[in-house]
Amino acid sequence: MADEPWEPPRILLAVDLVILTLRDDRLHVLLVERGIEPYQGTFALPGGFLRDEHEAIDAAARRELAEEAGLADVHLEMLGVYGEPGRDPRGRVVSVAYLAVAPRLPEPVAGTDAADAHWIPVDEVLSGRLELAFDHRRIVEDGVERARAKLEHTALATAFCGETFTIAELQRVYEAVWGVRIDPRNFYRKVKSTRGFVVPAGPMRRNANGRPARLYRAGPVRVLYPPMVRAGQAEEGQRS
Amino acid sequence: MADEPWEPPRILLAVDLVILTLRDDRLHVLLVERGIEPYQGTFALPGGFLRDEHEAIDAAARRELAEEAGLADVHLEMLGVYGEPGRDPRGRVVSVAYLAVAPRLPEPVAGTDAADAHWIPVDEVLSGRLELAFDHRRIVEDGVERARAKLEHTALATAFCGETFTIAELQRVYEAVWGVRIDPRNFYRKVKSTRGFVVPAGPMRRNANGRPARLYRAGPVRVLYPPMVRAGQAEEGQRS
DNA sequence: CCAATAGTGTCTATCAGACAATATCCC
DNA sequence: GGGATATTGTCTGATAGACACTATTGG
Repeated sequence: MADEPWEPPRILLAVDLVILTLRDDRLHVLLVERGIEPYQGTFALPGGFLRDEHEAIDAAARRELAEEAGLADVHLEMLGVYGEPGRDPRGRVVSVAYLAVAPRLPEPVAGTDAADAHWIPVDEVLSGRLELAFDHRRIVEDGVERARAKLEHTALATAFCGETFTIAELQRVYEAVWGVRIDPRNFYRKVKSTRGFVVPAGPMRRNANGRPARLYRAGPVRVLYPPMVRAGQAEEGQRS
Repeated sequence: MADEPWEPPRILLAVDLVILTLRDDRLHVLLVERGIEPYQGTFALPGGFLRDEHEAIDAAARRELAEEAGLADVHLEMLGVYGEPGRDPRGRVVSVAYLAVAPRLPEPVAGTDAADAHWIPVDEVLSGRLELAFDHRRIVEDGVERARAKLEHTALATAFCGETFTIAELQRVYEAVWGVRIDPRNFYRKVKSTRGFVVPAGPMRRNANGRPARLYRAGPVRVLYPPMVRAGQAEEGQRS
């Protein structure tokens, strides 16, 4: 009510990255072992503060993605804001979390700034077997849940695959992220009947065993219609 | 590369609110006419800076909701972060946007701190007929889109209704937010077959004309299964 | 009775899920 | 051929959308 010259508080802004990929048909997240306090020696999400006053937030996210993971040109979207007072012992830090989805990578991130980066199965984090710094476990949970949800009605699954991929590879993405088994024949028909999801690309891919598979690349469509429904959420016992 | 004592930049953190409601079967958003520069006299979203270093971000959102709209106990969820350098001429301001959904209100927000608040049809904003301050038009677009999407697979629609409501009222929510017409008979069957969406409440509601309607209240379920699908996104001309 | 809104029943094209059958590779 | 994977086809139960019909009010 008074007219004192009030000044709004200034806070520190950070970005944190939930980078997901598939390795061995399991969903993994990129974590770095912290080299400094606080939480020294603990695993944490890659990230960092804004470089300066004029850096855009998503530019900072892309910069960290390159610096800490050596990645560029991957799917990147904002996940949310995590700014509880007390989440960082160094002071009031508000973190903007991003979700990144990368295709299978050649190797566990070598030769980058952060040689302490490791791909960790998300189960290790979600189950609580692996402790993370700050509120990063919560952020990983939110990121995985976002990925699961977006698989249903967007073409996000193609971001887990390389430039070209087979329908079976796409299916393994859904199976790994959702943690379910899918009938390959129905999946095949479903994907191909969702127009714009995938488009034919080039020749075949030979397998160790079995018939070669056609290759596809991501189609023009971002929103899937009809969506890829994740079954089994219905409570049992529907009766008339 | 040098080891200068680098200090991360400190920025100003604001919250902005996209408050939606239904009036006259049309979707409206709450806007305030700015009393000070910049953008004096222009409509803007209600919002403001963090009060102090220790205020949680969602607490700030609830505070602004009360101060500027006189609202409490409404649906509130984070929408996103808007922090482009240059979006605010006063300096580097990062804004956390929230989406709020309120039931039909008694009157156009009277007696509150911000008597300059008005309910504006979202069409006025989305069509560009009404100019908004900062990047607030973009934020409104994102908020409306979020609401449209969440109507499909969550019980968000009930947040537009009062404590109790009829199926027809719920239908008008879907029609107004999606901008479509829905067959009342199919809608009725759909809502009642989605278990946990609504539960019977109390007696009937008499209408000016016609048979009285049963009253319902929001059910325990937040995620709808099966979802309320928004039809017509399919490209026409499905051919085998 | 009439107008208007609430609620139920029915029909049909479509679709998801189960699963048989065929195709094409490597050995 | 045999093992393995890819792709197509078929069947069936559930469902969305169209729409006829009944129910219950006020006037």
